[in-house]
Amino acid sequence: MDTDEGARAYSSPTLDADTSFLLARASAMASAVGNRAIADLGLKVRTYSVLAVAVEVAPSQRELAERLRLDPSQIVALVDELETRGLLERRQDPTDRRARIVAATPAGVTLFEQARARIEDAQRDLWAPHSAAEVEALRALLRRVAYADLP
Amino acid sequence: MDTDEGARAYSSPTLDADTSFLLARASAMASAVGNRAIADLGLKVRTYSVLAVAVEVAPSQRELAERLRLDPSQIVALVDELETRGLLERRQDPTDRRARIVAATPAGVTLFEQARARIEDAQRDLWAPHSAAEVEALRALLRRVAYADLP
DNA sequence: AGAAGTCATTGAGAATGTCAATGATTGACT
DNA sequence: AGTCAATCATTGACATTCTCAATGACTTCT
Repeated sequence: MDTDEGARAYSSPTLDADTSFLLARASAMASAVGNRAIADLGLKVRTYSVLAVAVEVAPSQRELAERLRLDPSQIVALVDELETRGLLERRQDPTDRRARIVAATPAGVTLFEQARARIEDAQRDLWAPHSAAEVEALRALLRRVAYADLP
Repeated sequence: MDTDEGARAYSSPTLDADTSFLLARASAMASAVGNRAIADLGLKVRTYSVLAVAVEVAPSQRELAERLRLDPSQIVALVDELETRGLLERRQDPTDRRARIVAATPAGVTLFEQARARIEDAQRDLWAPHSAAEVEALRALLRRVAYADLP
């Protein structure tokens, strides 16, 4: 209702044309949306991602760190938390007694499915102004950059 | 040359199809590239963005915080640093003695132009596998989400 | 003139990223 | 067999970033 309402969040001409700046903002926005979507399940996108890999891959902590690009020391804390809540468990690796396999419990699988549904709903809303084809094209681009091998 | 070389950084089926997860990763990647591109100028993408707005807009600190979506308290520290280096200065707002206008010095403008050129070069390399039209379409999508008005 | 709001600033606390060091264990080499 | 280097999970420290509350100076509303 005021004079300058739409100009609220605009940055600057150069930044508004800067792909990585827009990427950072859109990413922060999407994270916030995701976090809100699963907050009442006691999850954040960070813990959700750990749960997802535990359910779908059940790798060692070291491999989990690689897949999520987190430091192994962060994995310790994240797995501690989810293990305390009975969502996943550390199993012995039968072939290597140093390694711990991170696997989801039945409760973890159930919660993951719920969280996934909510995240997908929330994202559908966020990307609603765009066609499914557009969003899939976006994902393809992001995948290349996300998995790019930089020197 | 090994058995599983390409699978190194892959996350999990669900996460690999999750737009916000891919967004977060691509954003981290692009930031790292940007930071490296301007590291020898003594800048990071964070300080670069402050410099950009100072050069192109020269707003008050409060407005700077809004444009960059940072807390005003962070702006204080960032402007302190760049002001100490002689790249910008705090001017009195002629219409409001509480406010400080953040404007770039000539040295700040020069450094910004250099940084901008490097960032653009680096990004061109990062997005090289994709056509200019594809990348512009990506930017349009990101802009909508970045500036989306969430409840 | 007085009340309420805004601006820059300081300071605190949580979350996150990065790195080094350790004990247990494994794999490679001899 | 036995030694040595590498790997794994863990702990701990430190820097960066985010978020929030409180303050003094100033402005705006009434």
